[in-house]
Amino acid sequence: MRISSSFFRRDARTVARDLLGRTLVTVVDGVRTAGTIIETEAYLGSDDAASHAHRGPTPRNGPMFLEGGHAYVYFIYGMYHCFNVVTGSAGEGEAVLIRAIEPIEGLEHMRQRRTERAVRTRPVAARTVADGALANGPGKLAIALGIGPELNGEDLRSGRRVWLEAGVPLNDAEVEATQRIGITKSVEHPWRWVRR
DNA sequence: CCTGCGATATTCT
DNA sequence: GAATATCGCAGGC
Repeated sequence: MRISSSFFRRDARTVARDLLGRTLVTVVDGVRTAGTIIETEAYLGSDDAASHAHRGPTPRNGPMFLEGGHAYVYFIYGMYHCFNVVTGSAGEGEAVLIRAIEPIEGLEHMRQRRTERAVRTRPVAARTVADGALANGPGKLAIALGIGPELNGEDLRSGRRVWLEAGVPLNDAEVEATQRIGITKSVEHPWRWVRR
Protein backbone atom coordinates (compact mmCIF):
# COMPACT_ATOMS: atom_id res chain seq x y z
CA MET A 1 0.00 0.00 0.00
CA ARG A 2 1.31 3.40 -1.00
CA ILE A 3 2.49 5.73 1.77
CA SER A 4 0.45 8.95 1.85
CA SER A 5 0.55 12.58 2.95
CA SER A 6 0.73 12.58 6.75
CA PHE A 7 3.80 10.32 6.79
CA PHE A 8 5.86 12.91 4.92
CA ARG A 9 4.69 16.05 6.74
CA ARG A 10 6.78 15.22 9.84
CA ASP A 11 10.32 16.31 10.76
CA ALA A 12 13.00 14.97 8.38
CA ARG A 13 14.72 13.07 11.22
CA THR A 14 11.50 11.30 12.17
CA VAL A 15 10.75 10.41 8.57
CA ALA A 16 14.33 9.26 7.93
CA ARG A 17 14.13 6.81 10.85
CA ASP A 18 10.65 5.65 9.82
CA LEU A 19 11.65 5.06 6.18
CA LEU A 20 13.89 2.12 7.12
CA GLY A 21 12.16 -1.10 6.07
CA ARG A 22 9.80 0.70 3.69
CA THR A 23 9.69 -0.12 -0.01
CA LEU A 24 10.87 2.26 -2.74
CA VAL A 25 9.31 1.50 -6.14
CA THR A 26 9.99 2.94 -9.59
CA VAL A 27 8.42 2.28 -12.97
CA VAL A 28 10.72 3.77 -15.61
CA ASP A 29 10.59 2.93 -19.33
CA GLY A 30 7.99 0.27 -18.52
CA VAL A 31 10.35 -1.46 -16.10
CA ARG A 32 9.31 -1.93 -12.49
CA THR A 33 12.07 -2.09 -9.86
CA ALA A 34 11.79 -2.03 -6.08
CA GLY A 35 13.85 -2.38 -2.92
CA THR A 36 13.73 -2.14 0.87
CA ILE A 37 15.22 1.06 2.28
CA ILE A 38 18.15 0.22 4.57
CA GLU A 39 20.07 3.51 4.90
CA THR A 40 18.85 7.14 5.12
CA GLU A 41 20.08 10.60 6.12
CA ALA A 42 18.06 13.64 7.24
CA TYR A 43 18.89 17.14 5.98
CA LEU A 44 17.12 20.08 7.59
CA GLY A 45 16.41 23.62 6.39
CA SER A 46 18.18 26.74 7.59
CA ASP A 47 19.65 25.21 10.79
CA ASP A 48 21.77 22.57 9.04
CA ALA A 49 24.93 23.81 7.30
CA ALA A 50 25.31 20.48 5.45
CA SER A 51 21.91 20.86 3.80
CA HIS A 52 21.41 22.17 0.28
CA ALA A 53 18.56 24.24 1.75
CA HIS A 54 20.79 25.96 4.30
CA ARG A 55 20.93 29.27 2.41
CA GLY A 56 17.38 29.29 1.14
CA PRO A 57 15.83 28.42 -2.23
CA THR A 58 17.95 28.34 -5.43
CA PRO A 59 17.22 26.90 -8.88
CA ARG A 60 18.91 23.67 -7.85
CA ASN A 61 17.26 23.02 -4.49
CA GLY A 62 13.78 24.36 -5.36
CA PRO A 63 11.98 21.01 -4.97
CA MET A 64 13.31 20.73 -1.38
CA PHE A 65 10.93 23.54 -0.48
CA LEU A 66 7.83 21.77 -1.81
CA GLU A 67 5.40 20.16 0.62
CA GLY A 68 6.56 16.85 2.13
CA GLY A 69 5.89 13.93 -0.20
CA HIS A 70 7.73 15.16 -3.28
CA ALA A 71 11.00 13.90 -4.78
CA TYR A 72 14.19 15.98 -4.82
CA VAL A 73 16.75 14.59 -7.31
CA TYR A 74 20.07 16.41 -7.55
CA PHE A 75 23.17 16.01 -9.73
CA ILE A 76 26.48 15.56 -7.88
CA TYR A 77 30.17 15.26 -8.74
CA GLY A 78 29.34 15.90 -12.39
CA MET A 79 28.30 12.28 -12.71
CA TYR A 80 25.67 10.95 -10.35
CA HIS A 81 22.13 11.64 -9.22
CA CYS A 82 20.87 11.30 -5.66
CA PHE A 83 17.25 10.68 -4.64
CA ASN A 84 15.64 12.47 -1.71
CA VAL A 85 12.20 12.41 -0.10
CA VAL A 86 11.03 15.93 0.80
CA THR A 87 9.49 16.16 4.29
CA GLY A 88 7.70 18.70 6.48
CA SER A 89 5.58 21.59 5.26
CA ALA A 90 5.99 23.63 2.09
CA GLY A 91 8.75 26.22 2.48
CA GLU A 92 10.74 24.38 5.19
CA GLY A 93 13.38 22.85 2.92
CA GLU A 94 13.77 19.48 4.67
CA ALA A 95 14.51 16.19 2.94
CA VAL A 96 15.74 12.63 3.49
CA LEU A 97 18.52 11.25 1.29
CA ILE A 98 17.95 7.58 0.49
CA ARG A 99 21.46 6.12 0.65
CA ALA A 100 20.87 2.39 0.14
CA ILE A 101 18.21 -0.19 -0.64
CA GLU A 102 18.12 -3.97 -0.59
CA PRO A 103 16.88 -4.94 -4.07
CA ILE A 104 13.70 -7.03 -4.07
CA GLU A 105 12.21 -6.68 -7.56
CA GLY A 106 13.73 -6.26 -11.03
CA LEU A 107 17.25 -7.28 -10.04
CA GLU A 108 18.25 -8.18 -13.59
CA HIS A 109 17.07 -4.79 -14.85
CA MET A 110 19.06 -3.11 -12.07
CA ARG A 111 22.11 -5.15 -13.01
CA GLN A 112 21.76 -4.19 -16.66
CA ARG A 113 21.48 -0.49 -15.82
CA ARG A 114 24.47 -0.68 -13.48
CA THR A 115 26.61 -2.53 -16.01
CA GLU A 116 25.79 -0.64 -19.20
CA ARG A 117 26.28 2.74 -17.58
CA ALA A 118 29.87 3.79 -18.30
CA VAL A 119 30.91 5.58 -15.15
CA ARG A 120 34.45 6.24 -16.33
CA THR A 121 35.55 7.43 -19.76
CA ARG A 122 36.59 3.91 -20.46
CA PRO A 123 33.77 1.36 -20.77
CA VAL A 124 33.00 -0.42 -17.54
CA ALA A 125 34.79 -3.76 -17.47
CA ALA A 126 32.61 -6.74 -18.28
CA ARG A 127 31.71 -8.06 -14.87
CA THR A 128 28.77 -9.16 -12.81
CA VAL A 129 27.59 -6.75 -10.15
CA ALA A 130 26.74 -8.70 -7.00
CA ASP A 131 23.17 -8.39 -5.70
CA GLY A 132 24.39 -6.62 -2.57
CA ALA A 133 26.27 -4.04 -4.63
CA LEU A 134 23.46 -3.11 -7.01
CA ALA A 135 22.08 -0.26 -4.92
CA ASN A 136 24.22 0.06 -1.75
CA GLY A 137 24.95 3.77 -2.22
CA PRO A 138 23.02 6.88 -3.27
CA GLY A 139 24.55 7.12 -6.75
CA LYS A 140 24.23 3.39 -7.42
CA LEU A 141 20.65 3.34 -6.18
CA ALA A 142 19.64 6.09 -8.61
CA ILE A 143 21.21 4.23 -11.54
CA ALA A 144 19.71 0.87 -10.53
CA LEU A 145 16.21 2.34 -10.17
CA GLY A 146 16.42 4.45 -13.33
CA ILE A 147 16.12 7.68 -11.34
CA GLY A 148 17.26 10.81 -13.19
CA PRO A 149 16.48 14.53 -13.40
CA GLU A 150 13.11 13.85 -15.02
CA LEU A 151 11.85 12.64 -11.63
CA ASN A 152 12.94 15.81 -9.82
CA GLY A 153 9.87 17.33 -8.13
CA GLU A 154 7.67 14.27 -8.76
CA ASP A 155 4.81 13.83 -6.29
CA LEU A 156 5.47 10.53 -4.49
CA ARG A 157 1.89 10.43 -3.17
CA SER A 158 0.25 10.28 -6.59
CA GLY A 159 3.11 9.96 -9.11
CA ARG A 160 3.16 7.07 -11.54
CA ARG A 161 6.94 6.71 -11.86
CA VAL A 162 8.22 6.66 -8.26
CA TRP A 163 6.55 6.10 -4.89
CA LEU A 164 6.87 4.47 -1.47
CA GLU A 165 4.99 1.51 -0.02
CA ALA A 166 4.46 0.55 3.64
CA GLY A 167 6.88 -2.39 3.72
CA VAL A 168 7.87 -3.70 7.18
CA PRO A 169 9.02 -0.98 9.62
CA LEU A 170 12.08 -1.85 11.72
CA ASN A 171 12.36 -2.11 15.53
CA ASP A 172 14.82 0.12 17.37
CA ALA A 173 16.99 -2.95 18.01
CA GLU A 174 17.41 -3.34 14.26
CA VAL A 175 18.42 0.29 13.68
CA GLU A 176 21.64 2.19 14.29
CA ALA A 177 22.10 6.00 14.16
CA THR A 178 25.47 7.53 13.21
CA GLN A 179 26.97 10.71 11.79
CA ARG A 180 26.23 11.52 8.14
CA ILE A 181 28.59 10.44 5.35
CA GLY A 182 30.59 12.59 2.94
CA ILE A 183 29.94 16.01 4.48
CA THR A 184 32.31 18.56 6.01
CA LYS A 185 29.86 20.90 7.78
CA SER A 186 27.49 20.14 10.68
CA VAL A 187 29.19 16.75 10.94
CA GLU A 188 28.34 16.27 14.63
CA HIS A 189 24.64 15.36 14.26
CA PRO A 190 23.71 11.64 14.30
CA TRP A 191 21.23 11.97 11.48
CA ARG A 192 22.09 8.86 9.49
CA TRP A 193 20.04 5.72 10.11
CA VAL A 194 21.04 2.28 8.93
CA ARG A 195 19.70 -1.25 9.30
CA ARG A 196 22.10 -3.37 11.38
C1' DC B 1 42.08 -5.67 4.33
C1' DC B 2 43.16 -0.60 3.57
C1' DT B 3 44.28 4.21 1.42
C1' DG B 4 44.50 7.45 -2.42
C1' DC B 5 43.02 9.47 -6.60
C1' DG B 6 40.68 10.68 -11.15
C1' DA B 7 36.38 11.53 -13.57
C1' DT B 8 33.13 15.17 -14.40
C1' DA B 9 29.52 19.45 -14.14
C1' DT B 10 27.21 22.61 -11.39
C1' DT B 11 27.37 25.81 -7.55
C1' DC B 12 29.63 28.79 -4.54
C1' DT B 13 33.48 32.10 -3.14
C1' DG C 1 39.40 28.72 -8.60
C1' DA C 2 37.58 25.52 -4.98
C1' DA C 3 34.17 22.52 -3.23
C1' DT C 4 30.96 18.94 -3.76
C1' DA C 5 25.13 14.62 0.37
C1' DT C 6 30.03 9.58 -5.14
C1' DC C 7 32.09 5.71 -7.18
C1' DG C 8 35.44 2.34 -8.97
C1' DC C 9 40.04 1.24 -9.77
C1' DA C 10 44.95 0.81 -8.57
C1' DG C 11 48.36 -0.17 -5.40
C1' DG C 12 50.20 -1.50 -0.79
C1' DC C 13 49.88 -4.44 3.00
